[in-house]
Amino acid sequence: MKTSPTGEIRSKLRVITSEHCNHKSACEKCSVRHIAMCNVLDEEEINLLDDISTDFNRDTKQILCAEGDPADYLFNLQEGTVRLSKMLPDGRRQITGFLFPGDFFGLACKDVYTYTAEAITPVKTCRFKRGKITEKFRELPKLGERVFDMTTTELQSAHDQMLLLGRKSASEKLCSFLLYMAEKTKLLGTYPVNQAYLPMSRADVADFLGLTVETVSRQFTKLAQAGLIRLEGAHHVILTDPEALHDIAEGE
Amino acid sequence: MKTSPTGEIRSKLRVITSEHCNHKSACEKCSVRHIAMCNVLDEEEINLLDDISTDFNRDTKQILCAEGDPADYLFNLQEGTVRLSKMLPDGRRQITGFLFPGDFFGLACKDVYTYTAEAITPVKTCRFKRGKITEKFRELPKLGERVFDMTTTELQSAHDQMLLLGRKSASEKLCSFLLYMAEKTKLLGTYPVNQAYLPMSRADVADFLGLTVETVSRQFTKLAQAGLIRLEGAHHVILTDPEALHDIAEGE
DNA sequence: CGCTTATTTGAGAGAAGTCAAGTACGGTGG
DNA sequence: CCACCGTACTTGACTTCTCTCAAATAAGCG
Repeated sequence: MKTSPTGEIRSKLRVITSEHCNHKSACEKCSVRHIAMCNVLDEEEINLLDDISTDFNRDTKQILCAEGDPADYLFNLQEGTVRLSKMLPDGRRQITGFLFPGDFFGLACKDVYTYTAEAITPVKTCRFKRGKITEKFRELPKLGERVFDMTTTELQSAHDQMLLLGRKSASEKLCSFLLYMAEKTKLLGTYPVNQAYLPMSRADVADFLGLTVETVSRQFTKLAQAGLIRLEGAHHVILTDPEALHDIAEGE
Repeated sequence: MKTSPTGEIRSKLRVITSEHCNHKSACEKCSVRHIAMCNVLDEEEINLLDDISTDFNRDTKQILCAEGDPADYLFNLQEGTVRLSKMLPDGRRQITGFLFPGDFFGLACKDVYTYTAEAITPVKTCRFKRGKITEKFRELPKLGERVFDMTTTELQSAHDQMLLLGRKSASEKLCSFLLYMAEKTKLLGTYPVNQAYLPMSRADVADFLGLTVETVSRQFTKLAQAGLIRLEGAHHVILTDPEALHDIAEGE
């Protein structure tokens, strides 16, 4: 493992611990430029992981892994945004999640991937042979626990999404989504608070929320007209009244 | 740990491994009467777990844990059926899953439960103090791995449910549900194949599928009239044409 | 057996979908 | 640098699926 002139740990692996990065202000240690693992592992342990990982970078619209392919790799996303999706035979699509730097994917699979992962911006990932990384979980229980932790967190947010998909109206769905994306944008550290950067298309938003493109677009317009948001182009939203958005999101 | 006259392992813990119990015919070793852990642990290890677990049995409609309560326990369901649900402030409810013997719950939480677990039949569970069981995961890595495995499986089925909720029509949803329940019924071993025992109410089915009671009821009627199912009372369905149900469920 | 609760059925309303057209955006090449 | 093209996004008109409200029927329980 190399150490940069500034003493920064340089590693292919990127893990953002929730304790460390989910606080209000921008997190210096976890900023996009700091490609390193926070908290859980020491340098030597990260070194061990670097040995079994390889860089895997892709451009916008490229597929990282496809539903049905042999699930050989576990991925760690370092930079960019990825969408996970599932399809019905007739082409209807559900996006089950968007991934951001620090996220893992490729784990919740047996033999084959049960979803498709695509880059919606240029992405940098590192990937591990699944056999090798599960070995490491044994050697480095802290890593295994951390990944387990992230999996249960993901399961929780999947439950939230089920509530959204099954029971929320179109406007409630969009408000929930905007608040979610504002959180994610905050972690990037490159935008003022209460702003959301939306790298994905309206079609992606629709397929994430269980709506059509047209309905999503209409809801954007409605929120803007009501003065709750301001659209700076299609991919940048200013949340002018986050409290109101929150109330709508929770159906209050 | 006690051993019964027949030499059967008697333990409070019940774990059904997928390798063992997801096959076609009824599984002798995992039948409801065999309250024991298959495969993963030996007797001594199960003994260790029994020491830190306590029986926790409840009647129909009782709450096992409530959204927002301190998440002190991890539960293992031995007998009966449990529903997990989340609510919006105005009372809209989403059931995120039904649990059957062998399932764990109470894990995917940090400090407080993020869902409510209720008995929809009389249930027998054993529960563990979360602190103590996570300790055991360290002592018995096989157990930790097994629970991790179950969590990733649950995450996968949460993704399937997101596809259902976001993209399937009412009839596709109900067909998917009937096939799912037929699978679960098969594991009970007390019904012929292609039958589904539905312990939950129509309202529960509706809240699981993101529909209303009325729509669920109408879809049942429609499937019965089309000759794809036969209703033996509201809680027992015979799947007379499983292939057709499957085609509808997948939107083909 | 009568009461309560669950389920089914019907009629009408509404939220989101579909189809279609127009506008804005982004990249490419002249 | 600007014009052009293709794609993405928005807007409009209309349809439809599911929901809502209401009532009837069936099932479960003391």
